[in-house]
Formats: sequence, C-alpha cells, structure tokens
Amino acid sequence: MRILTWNINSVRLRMPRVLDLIKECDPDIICLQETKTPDEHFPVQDIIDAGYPHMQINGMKSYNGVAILSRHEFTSSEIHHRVGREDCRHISVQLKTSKFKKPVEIHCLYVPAGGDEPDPKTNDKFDHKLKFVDEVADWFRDNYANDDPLVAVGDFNIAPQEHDVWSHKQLLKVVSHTPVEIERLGGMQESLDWQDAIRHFVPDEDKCYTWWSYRNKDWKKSNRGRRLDHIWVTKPLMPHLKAHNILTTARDWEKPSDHVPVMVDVDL
DNA sequence: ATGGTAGGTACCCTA
Repeated sequence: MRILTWNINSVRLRMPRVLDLIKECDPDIICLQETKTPDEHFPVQDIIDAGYPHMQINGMKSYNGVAILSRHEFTSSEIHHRVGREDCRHISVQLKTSKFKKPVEIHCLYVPAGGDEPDPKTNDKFDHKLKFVDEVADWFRDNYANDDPLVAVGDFNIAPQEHDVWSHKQLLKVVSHTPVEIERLGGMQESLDWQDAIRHFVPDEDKCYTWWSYRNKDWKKSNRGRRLDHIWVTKPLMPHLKAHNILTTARDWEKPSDHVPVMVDVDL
C-alpha cells in the first residue's frame, strides 16, 4: 500500500496536479493539507472519477483544511478538534488489512505554522503551535498503545534534525527549526514511540527537504529547503516498510505548491 | 537587516 502526503496549498487551484500525481505515483491513499476549501466546494466527483471513492474531508473557507482520499474502504473515520478550535487540522481513518488483526489507523495532520516570532509570550500563533503539538502528543498517549498499528502523516511545520534544513545554524531562531518546538515534536514522537519512516530510508547525515519557499528566485539553485512534511509509523509497522519517495520534481510543476509529495510503501 | 512570493478573499490575512 502506497501512502502519500502532500500540502497542496489550495485543492481547487491544484486539482489538475492531483491527477498528474495519481498518474505518476499511483498511490493507494492520498493525505492532503491546506486544501483551503469548505467541504461543499471540495472536488469530490473528480476524486471519485480518478479512482478514490472513499474520502474523509474537513475543510473551511480560506485557511487550513485536511483530506484523506482512498482506493480502500474505511471501517471508520473521525474529525478531531484541537486546542479548542474547529480549524480543520486533524482527521483520521481506519482500514482493515491482512497483516494486522486491529485496523490500521491513518492520521492526517496540519500543524499550525506558528508565525514569525518564536516566543509564545508575544506570538499567539507560536503559542498555538506548541499547544497543538502538546495536545496531540497527550491524546496519542491517552488513547493508544505503542503496539497499535498507526500511521501519522502531514505537514508538521517542524524540521527536527540538523540535516532537515539547509543551514542548522542560520535557522536556529527561525520558526520551524527552533529548539523549543523541536523539543515539543520530540514529545509527540515519544508519545507512542513513533518511528520516522523517511529517516528510516534516508541517513541522518544526508540533507533531506520537502519544502522550498516561494520567495526564492531559483529554489533548485539556492536549495534552501526544509523537511516539514513527515510520515511516522508505530513500531509494529516497521518490518512492513518497503520504500519511500520524495517527489522533488513536483516543485518544478506549473503552478507548484511550495511543498512536494512524500510517500512510503507499506506491505499491509 | 531586509524583503522577497503565493493563495484566498475582499482590500488584508496566513504561510
């Protein structure tokens, strides 16, 4: 089963790119973030026609929005409200598989970006980001066990490792790579002993990015990227991980998102 | 130290 995550930055604008992505990558499950579209305007029929009749979507006007599109039927699906808001940042689905007795649960997350100033006292957006990560960590810890088969994907808006950014030193005070948020993400990772599926395939000492700012003239030449998009799995899934792919070429598509699709193959 | 671009919406917000 190929599971793909992509911060699409407007599903209505970029629906043709989803069809390209399906042709090129043939994913079983597509998790999207920043759809920026209320559910009634989501291109449901286009997705069904493309071969993904099962979907869980939770969007709103202008901001945020998450979606899970699937070839395989869900046994259940949920919308999760976080930090006392209904801002469309977390959904999950369950699927039956042949490898596990329990259904495999897939979480699609869009962690708040956190604004510019990395101080929760003066910046409400950064405070919200930290609270969001803490709440999700506590919630995973309270509701699951480490040996449950779970997948968590999405735009976490945090690049935790030194080589998840183009310059560790220059980004230490830049939101997405500050020690305080990296520590919080570490807490979330510890909640269920989550395994970083991409770093399972890519050595820690290798640079690895999934996002390049729109503000760079030539993203490829300057290559000032960050790894903000993640795929985590719980330990029981690790023996079944087969491959990964980061579709860097998508950053050169016509009207690209600033994020590129990230995927893993799991034998389920 | 600064400003650079993109998307959605409504003349400004978020990333």
